[in-house]
Amino acid sequence: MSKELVTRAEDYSKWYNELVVKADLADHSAVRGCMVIKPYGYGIWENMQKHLDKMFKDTGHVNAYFPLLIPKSFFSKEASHVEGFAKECAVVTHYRLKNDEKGGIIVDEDAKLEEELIIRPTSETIIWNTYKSWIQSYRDLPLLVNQWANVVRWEMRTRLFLRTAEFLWQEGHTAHATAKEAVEETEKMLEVYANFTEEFLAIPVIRGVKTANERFAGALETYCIEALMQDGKALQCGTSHFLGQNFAKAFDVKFATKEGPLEYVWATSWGVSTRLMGALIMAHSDDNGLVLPPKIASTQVVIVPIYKGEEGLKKVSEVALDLVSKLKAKDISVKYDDRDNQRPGWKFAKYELKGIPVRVTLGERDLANGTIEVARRDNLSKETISVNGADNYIEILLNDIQNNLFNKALRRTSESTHVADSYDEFKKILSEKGGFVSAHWDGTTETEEKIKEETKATIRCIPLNNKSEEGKCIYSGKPSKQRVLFALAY
RNA sequence: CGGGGUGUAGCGUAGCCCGGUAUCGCGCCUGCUUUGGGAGCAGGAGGUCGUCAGUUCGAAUCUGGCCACCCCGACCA
Repeated sequence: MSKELVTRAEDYSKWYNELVVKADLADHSAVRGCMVIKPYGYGIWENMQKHLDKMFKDTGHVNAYFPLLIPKSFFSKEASHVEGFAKECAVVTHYRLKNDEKGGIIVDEDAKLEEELIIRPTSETIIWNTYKSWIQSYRDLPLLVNQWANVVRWEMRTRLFLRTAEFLWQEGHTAHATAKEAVEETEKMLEVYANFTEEFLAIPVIRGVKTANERFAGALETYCIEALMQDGKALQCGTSHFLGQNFAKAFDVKFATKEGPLEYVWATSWGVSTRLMGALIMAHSDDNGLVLPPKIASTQVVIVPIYKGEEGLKKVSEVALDLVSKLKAKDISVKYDDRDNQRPGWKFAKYELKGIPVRVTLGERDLANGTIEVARRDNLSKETISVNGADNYIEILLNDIQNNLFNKALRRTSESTHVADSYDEFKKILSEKGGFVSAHWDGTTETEEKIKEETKATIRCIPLNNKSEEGKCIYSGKPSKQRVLFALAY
């Protein structure tokens, strides 16, 4: 039925690329690696922001905004941080252009900056430089700040939403009096992310910690949530870092304790980005197009009228608009599409492509029977129900769709999680099935790197609350106390 | 950033090898008929052929630089 898309089975990657563009979520821009997020896609991002922002506020955080441009010297203050980001920083070197002889525009060499500026790839340095002046005593702590911003990382290979040179995100940066409290914050925010992703995006996630090798540049511990996409590849959906005193020391941020002496503060940072859009798309959508969970869809219900002539439309609209106002009263977002330049069949296909969770069809035949037709996007089923009480029915249906999508994704994830006890078995699972592979690992970076070289699989995380289990590393045969999750990843 | 591919109207394409200002479909505009799964007929508009330079009397076509996108690697949320 899909006239628009290649199927997932034919070419998963192409399916994703086409879907993003054809469902009107985003476009490539004129600038390499950068995207234009279109209104339909941005509406979904706004919903994500709205819910996350509330969750941040509910856990005591406040929003602020720090500058896009960061003095280059700030970067060199935390050694591993520079090392991690140096290779992908865009640098501002001049502050003025001028006309050349040919009528073109060139950089004015006389306007060279004394100190070059970096376009933020993340804001730890500028924020910790600022926190130095905000924090003097234990009474200033904890400091719980979040910012919604754009960042730039000069990526070699980009894909819409999954990896773009510029992306939107939020970054939380907190300061605490004790290591214990900072670790608790790190874990709390990971849980916020996990709850958000599961409840609103209907994507089940594995909560875990990263290996030393995969850790954020400058962190002592990186926590993450990992989700499995339909093609069996893993996608990191959010990270939360315990930064220890690394940034406090680099930027000399100390506080007077209750007892008097000065101590360095403890830090965390945590973020999710527009990459979540990629996760959302890949987790639920099918060969007909996007499938959106009702809780995150910008339009939850669309009503398509079917009629003959102007008089017909008027009669149908009367009933349709009544339903619209009833749904709105229940805080359900609904669109009545009475455009007469497109026919119903065209609209059906379009809204399927765009993933609207529920479609209501209302024709003159229904008027006579007092019914409407309700179609759900998640399983493409349709039924005819009485127009009386339709608003209640739809409210329940939206909930049902939300749950169904989560359960479907949960089932897929658990069915795609396999246990391997030997390297041969490990490789076989990766090449034949994909998904998460739970296996013993000796804990060394060398082994992790070797496995990555040979299979392209990386350790996605060491799951939290992992049960300890004696075993042998699938690669080196050395003793191991727990299994970790491997996967091919985005 | 290395290897391979692509770029012609809003979208998808023919033409390119063998130089002579561009084909078809969808979409768009107007009108009429239609409307329960991507409507039909009639008429119409829309292109400096990615971009810049070169070769030539003449370039979508040949040559080179650049830009963007896709695939495969190295790097990464």
